[in-house]
Amino acid sequence: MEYSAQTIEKKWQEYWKQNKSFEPSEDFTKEKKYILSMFPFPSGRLHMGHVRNYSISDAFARYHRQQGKNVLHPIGFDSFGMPAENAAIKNGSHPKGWTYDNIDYMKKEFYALGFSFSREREMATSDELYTKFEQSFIIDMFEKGLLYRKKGLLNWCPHDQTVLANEQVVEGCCWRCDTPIVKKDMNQYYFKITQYGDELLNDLKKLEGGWPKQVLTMQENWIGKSNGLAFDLFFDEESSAKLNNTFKSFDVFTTRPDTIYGVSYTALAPEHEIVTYMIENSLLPDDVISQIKKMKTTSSIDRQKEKSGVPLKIEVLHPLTGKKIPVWVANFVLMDYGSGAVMAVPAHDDRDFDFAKKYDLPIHAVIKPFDGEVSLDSAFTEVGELFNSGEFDGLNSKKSQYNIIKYFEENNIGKKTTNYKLKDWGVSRQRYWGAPIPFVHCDDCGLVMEKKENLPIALPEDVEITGEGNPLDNHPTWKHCKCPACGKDAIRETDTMDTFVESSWYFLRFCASPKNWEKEAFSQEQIKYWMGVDHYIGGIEHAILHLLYARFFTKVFRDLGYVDFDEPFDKLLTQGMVLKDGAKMSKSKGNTVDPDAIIEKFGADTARMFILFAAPPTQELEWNDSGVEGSHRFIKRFFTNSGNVLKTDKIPKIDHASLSKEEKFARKKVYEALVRANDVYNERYTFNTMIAGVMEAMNALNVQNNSDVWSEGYWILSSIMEPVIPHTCWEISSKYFSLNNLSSQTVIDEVFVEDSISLGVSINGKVRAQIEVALDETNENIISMAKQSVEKWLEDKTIIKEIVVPKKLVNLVIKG
RNA sequence: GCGGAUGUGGUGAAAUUGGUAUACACGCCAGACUUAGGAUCUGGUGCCGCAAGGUGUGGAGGUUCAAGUCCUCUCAUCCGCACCA
Repeated sequence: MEYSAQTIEKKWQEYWKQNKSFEPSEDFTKEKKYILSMFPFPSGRLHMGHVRNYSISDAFARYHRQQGKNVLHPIGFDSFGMPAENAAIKNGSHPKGWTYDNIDYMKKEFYALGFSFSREREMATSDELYTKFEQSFIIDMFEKGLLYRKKGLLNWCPHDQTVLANEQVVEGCCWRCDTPIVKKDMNQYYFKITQYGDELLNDLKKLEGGWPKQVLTMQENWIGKSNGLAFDLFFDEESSAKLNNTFKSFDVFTTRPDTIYGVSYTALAPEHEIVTYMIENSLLPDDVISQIKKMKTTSSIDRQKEKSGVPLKIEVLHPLTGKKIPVWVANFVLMDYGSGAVMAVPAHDDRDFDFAKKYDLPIHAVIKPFDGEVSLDSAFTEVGELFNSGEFDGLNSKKSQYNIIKYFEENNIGKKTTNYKLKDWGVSRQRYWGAPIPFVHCDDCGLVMEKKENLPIALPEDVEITGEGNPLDNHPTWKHCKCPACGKDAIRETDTMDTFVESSWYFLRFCASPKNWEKEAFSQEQIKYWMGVDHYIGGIEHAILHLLYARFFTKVFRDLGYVDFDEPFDKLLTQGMVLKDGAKMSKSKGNTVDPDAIIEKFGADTARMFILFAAPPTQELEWNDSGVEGSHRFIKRFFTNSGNVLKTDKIPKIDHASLSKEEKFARKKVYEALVRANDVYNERYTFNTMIAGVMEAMNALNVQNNSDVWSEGYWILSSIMEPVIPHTCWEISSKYFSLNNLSSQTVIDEVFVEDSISLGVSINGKVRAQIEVALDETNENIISMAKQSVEKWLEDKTIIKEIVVPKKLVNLVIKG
């Protein structure tokens, strides 16, 4: 009974393929489970993070299939994106060829790991069929006003030569290549995600319990809702005249209306329209202009290093006191938050304080601690009592916010306002390997949508990818077309879509029956049946980007009438990273472990088992070579020991009372493992403890030799372990149980009934002895037995309290 | 700075409601088999101690008959966001 992973694994992989074992049924009366892992980018080879991701989802999928559920466990590839183009530039390959070659290779790796994906539903988002429906949705969204084009200040990555969404800027750098981004004024398409800001925020409540808290918080912070007061600051006559009466006022937003009387200057973003006007009309000295220009071109990280500013030598009037307040330009004021202008209260804001100190601006305190005086050594940012604040003097600063907003509203000089950090999602990219945006620029008609019957607008294959400029724009003929509205010569849009658009609806596409793939994206009936995703598994790195966009698309699709629910993913499991030597596996660190090598040396089952056993799925996983060998050893033992099993078609009936102590114990351990397995697959997801339970049961089986107990044990254990080490379990099951045991198992209660119980006896909480008592022993007897067992501890002491915790322990409290 | 986590043997980690801390595995030690072992099997293994015993879940307090678990304070590490007005 030699265990040969290679032979067994090949055999069953072929069997599953031939028998189409993992295709979901189209019988929509059955109970369903939709198990989904975040689909991979076809980078070329699987890494251990992938193996972990799909080992988890495969365990869920196989378990629920055993339970008789109709399981959808699909796989696809998020196949558009920059790396394909970068590879093209580097190797002279074509992005398409590179991508599809990689997909073929990675599929082989997936099936060599025994993952139970639906093969019929495999797809890639760069497939023209996928592009076709995506473009159709884009047109729907444009018609609904949810997609628009405008000129704006954008995040530009000088290395990748493309625009990035705010979500793709990480610490001021490109999320892919780490190049500091710069702001650039360009035309760009936007999704109106801000229209859904409130709903995206409020619906996070619906996800509580199903999603990790951390992800919910990250999304909440990203949306960044804050309530406050917005009002206009009016220029005095002199300043207004200086601005040629072009501007009378500008708008500011504050979350601290209670500090209104402390305003001592105001600051505009360098990109603010008033600043731009003053520069363009030479209303500022040259050195001031050059300082502002410098601020504008500084990357956002450098801009954070030190506060700087210049005075514009104009003034506004305080809305309540009418006093004159100087207007500055400051580098810390962001054009894309609020209105790009702030009122500054140095006495009660750290940032305003620093700036005021640096430029020697006045500091007016208006809030003091309840029990003392305010000091001007630093900003006082806590709640306190208002003073120097006119009719609001004496109020609690926190509570006064309501009164002050009310005053502004009643006097029509400002209003309560909500602001969001969330910005509209900029989706156009100046790159080749993406879905073309289906619009046409016509001299007469302007921006025109393509007709749906002309979709897909496919990419031309004969392109030169040089890394300079946009290949679609450089292509000699592709962009020339006829206007869909008037028929005249027109120019096709050469921007392509952000790849996050594809991943925002792929989970819906998987619901579609492949036989209808040509004619529809998905049907209402299919969506209704399969959605929402019961278990969604992926990395935490998508906490904001993909998971926010997918939620947004779901809500848009609902409003377009395609789906009838609000949230796509019922339960989200964010797996931890795979580490080696304490660091994330990466090529640059040279600490990667190649899945193919592990499969070749130990087999797929060993790789899967180690990954699920070494740590709970949400935690980081430290790769450990001897740990892998340990898992391999277990599988070998599990396989070899199956020689003790008798062939049977159904689970043996066993007379429990007639068994020896060891046999009873083995049965108990087996059924304990079953109870734990059900709990793990349904509630806890801690596969490591489930596997430990199976190991304990194996150890217990090993010290007895009743073949019925062996058979029953294996009937159950190979069923529990099938989601983890499927090849080995199918081999054992087909050999002894005709594959009948790979199904839901029933827990028998009698194996848990014990003749006697072992209780710990503790004195003042410290365990001193063990006693065996009958199941129905009276407390009185238990206490007297307990006292006997710890006699020597009781000499010269008085027992002041006796506690019996049923089935656990006895605690004697003594004194003296 | 704000937010979220995590601290348990030499290592990865268990302990579902406060109730016998360290399950399971790795490693290590000893033994068996063996020409050999980086194979397999058996036994041992928190720390101090010959032992009796003491001590032990980052640290300091507290509640309780009983605390890894609850409360207060504190330290460390990791992750996310960050001049957001």
